[in-house]
Amino acid sequence: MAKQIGNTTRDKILKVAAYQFAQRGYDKVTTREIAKDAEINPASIYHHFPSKEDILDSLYALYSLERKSGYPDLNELMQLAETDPPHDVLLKSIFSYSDKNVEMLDQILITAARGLGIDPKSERFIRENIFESVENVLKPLLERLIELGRVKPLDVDLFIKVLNFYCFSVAAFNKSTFRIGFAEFQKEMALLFSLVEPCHSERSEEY
Amino acid sequence: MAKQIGNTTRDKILKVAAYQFAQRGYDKVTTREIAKDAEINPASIYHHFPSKEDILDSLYALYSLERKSGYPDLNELMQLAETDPPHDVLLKSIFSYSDKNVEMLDQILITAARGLGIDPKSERFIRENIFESVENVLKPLLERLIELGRVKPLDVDLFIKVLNFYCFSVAAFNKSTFRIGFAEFQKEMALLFSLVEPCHSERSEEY
DNA sequence: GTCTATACTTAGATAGAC
DNA sequence: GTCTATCTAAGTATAGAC
Repeated sequence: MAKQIGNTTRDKILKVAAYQFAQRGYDKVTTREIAKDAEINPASIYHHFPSKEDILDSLYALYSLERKSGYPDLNELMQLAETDPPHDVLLKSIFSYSDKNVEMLDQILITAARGLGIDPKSERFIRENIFESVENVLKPLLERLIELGRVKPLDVDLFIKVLNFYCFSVAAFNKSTFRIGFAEFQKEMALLFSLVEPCHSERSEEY
Repeated sequence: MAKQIGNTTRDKILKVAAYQFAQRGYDKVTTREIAKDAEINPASIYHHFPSKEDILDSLYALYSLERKSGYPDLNELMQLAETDPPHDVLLKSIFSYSDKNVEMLDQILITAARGLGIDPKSERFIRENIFESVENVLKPLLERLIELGRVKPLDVDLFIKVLNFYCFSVAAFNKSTFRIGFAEFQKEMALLFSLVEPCHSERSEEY
């Protein structure tokens, strides 16, 4: 389990900032407002962070750190790929946070999403934490399943890209009026995974 | 064909603003910068627009207007649904701009995407211009194809949602380092459309 | 480590001449 | 309809006492 966000002033600032940034956007949130919600003096922020931007940087760093705790174990999945129903293995490969900071991590992700095409840091953040982390697990897994003849061949890169784009939207819409719940997310993921067809000898579950 | 963006001062302001907003974000762009690129005095902006926010509103209005010219004709598609290969009809249903303002319309869309979860106007814009416009065409089309027994039954709403989420990402990433070209977009759309299975008697094309 | 006070800068917007 | 000049507000950040 990754480090929990504590009750130090620094952590309180991060917590409030994550919330505010997701709620109203990095640019619109002022250091004064962060200070107010964190119940400290505006000047005190600068004891803990050299600049407003550094708060965002720290949030990104925090996310990367915390998130690692939620990674599925690739070796374990590769083992399961040998024996378990392909769709079961695929569903297990979906990332989920493993700790209690889910809310905050979602907020950070949303903030990063808005930096697309503007801020290189946000873009790198999305690449590393969304795209690459899905690809790192799913690509070897799918390639192995195909190699084993357990699922029909398909364009793995293309499939992963579509999946990633879909997942990105789900994350980006998370605090908007388009928000979808976990049940719907699972149904939609199942629909996408149905693009991966088990070979005839495997057929058991149906989506 | 919708009205082209002309060379009036007002249009020049809109053009420059659309570019700047997409490039660096609405909040980061100043009225002074818009004025500079539009080669007018900063104060002159306020002769044409009551406020900076109104420039954005006008861009959204402009998009909605221009976009209508790119809508595929539903009646025509419904006719084709009776006879043409299902996948051909579906691909024809994909929206494309019909005029020369593509670049600018893309920029407006990107700007709106960043307002998700922040700005109700941007959110309404996305709903009306992306989600609803796809749904309005695709839903009756798919339902008809199923009714005709030309494609296998599927959860139309779920499918459209996935498609919409994917398309949104494509649009949102358009000016980022994750940008995908039209060829790849078509391949990925074809992959998604392969979720719509023609009935056996129909099989001809393969994805 | 937190505060008061404030410097410095930049932003959106307006008044009014031409 | 465009300009010069300027107002006013708000934002990031710092100096320095406690």
